[in-house]
Amino acid sequence: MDADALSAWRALLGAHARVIGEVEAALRQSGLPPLAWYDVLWPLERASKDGLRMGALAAEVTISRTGLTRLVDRIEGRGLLRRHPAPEDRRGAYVRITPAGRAMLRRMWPVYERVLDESFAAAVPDARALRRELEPVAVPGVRAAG
Amino acid sequence: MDADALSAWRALLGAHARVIGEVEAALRQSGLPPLAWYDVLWPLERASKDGLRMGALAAEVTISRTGLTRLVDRIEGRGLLRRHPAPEDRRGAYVRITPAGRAMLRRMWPVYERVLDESFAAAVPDARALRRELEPVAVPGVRAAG
DNA sequence: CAAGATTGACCAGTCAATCTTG
DNA sequence: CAAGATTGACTGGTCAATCTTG
Repeated sequence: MDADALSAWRALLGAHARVIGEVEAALRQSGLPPLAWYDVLWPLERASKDGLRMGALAAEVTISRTGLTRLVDRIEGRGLLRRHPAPEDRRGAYVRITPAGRAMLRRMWPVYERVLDESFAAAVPDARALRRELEPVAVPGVRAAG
Repeated sequence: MDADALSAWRALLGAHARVIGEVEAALRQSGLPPLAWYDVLWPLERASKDGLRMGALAAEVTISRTGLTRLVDRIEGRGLLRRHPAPEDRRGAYVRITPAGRAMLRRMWPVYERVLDESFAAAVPDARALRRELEPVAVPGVRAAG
């Protein structure tokens, strides 16, 4: 473990904690749900009309399968998504975003975006370079060019 | 919000989730405590003989003051640190690492380091560049050069 | 018996209120 | 009355076990 890599890792931890903290605070101040709700609703918005199976949704969200069940329970309770029985496999269900869910996304995004602009984008010298550095870490199996 | 910055942010989220997930899994597989314990013990190891006040420790750890109280409770219960009443201010206490705590740090670090090497350092093309990109985000008040 | 998803028991964190001392 | 720290009530997450269907 060389010192540069360790310093970079510490910087990543610090950057993540700071930006996430500010995003959550901004959402709360605006009377909006936490970021996890956005993370669930956004893949549903981009999915086909049928929606997504719980398993597919879990793959998009950094949460356990169990945790996703509870999270979807809460979001469904607010009417922002609905479960629909899967016609071809009666073990599971599809999750679909509702019009109210789409409206919530449209309310959350400006708040999220504003924090990203001010706390993240404004502080990063070269976002394209940052992306090049981090994507190989985010995507398993990819290794840096030798 | 330009597309590059958003992509970089997504890459940061993905990299963080992946590496943290692997670190926690490796620690658990080795029968060791979670990373949060390391985050508490390490500043104590670097502190003076007196240790650190709860407030100073909270500033080092990304957790609320309340959460730190409970976390320190648990770690103290395992004998890895101890609270000592502050002689000059009887409202609070100093927290000091114990020899068992130092031993635990020495057991945790190789596991932590191995994951950082394999999942983070090996995938980052240029750690020094990554650090330069992220430090302004991690440290509030610093802005990118115009 | 394996896979999708949920439920139960439990662990860890937050906010608001409290206790103690400066 | 302000500040350091803790406690109580609650929210949100995980693991192990369960239920249902393929």
